[in-house]
Amino acid sequence: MFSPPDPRTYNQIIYAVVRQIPPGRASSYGQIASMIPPPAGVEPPAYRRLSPRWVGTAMRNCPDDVPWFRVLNSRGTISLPAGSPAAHEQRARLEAEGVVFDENGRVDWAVAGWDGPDDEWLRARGLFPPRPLKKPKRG
DNA sequence: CGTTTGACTACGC
DNA sequence: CGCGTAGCCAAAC
Repeated sequence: MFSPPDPRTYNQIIYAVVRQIPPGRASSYGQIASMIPPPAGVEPPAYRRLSPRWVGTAMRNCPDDVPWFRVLNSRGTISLPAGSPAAHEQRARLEAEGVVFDENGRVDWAVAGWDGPDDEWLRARGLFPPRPLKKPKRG
């Protein structure tokens, strides 16, 4: 009847979306999740999207060609453990693309945020337009 | 196979 | 802004 949820398939969708983030831009776990419908077989409220946690889990060990470092948390900061080599790498790779972090280690979504893929790209894959990134106060 | 863990978020105070 | 709480759900243990 229902197909069981297939995490592998869903990870591929997540990776496909993340691969669309252009250099010099960044997205958030929640924004990525907001484009992806729930797995088939799950009885969801129509409004619910993929859990942002799933996106984070998918980033943990992703293929080399996925620009995982362009995904930040909803506040625009790095979610990897502060001071860890991985967190340092993420910041370095973003800065190498011209992304600027403020004194609080936060990127300005208005500058480096991403609007999501083209509508046609989304429509072709049955995905939703992304929820806008939360705008931090005073910049 | 039950329990705990996390690269999450929204919301309340 | 900072801290706590409640949902979240695949993975790891």
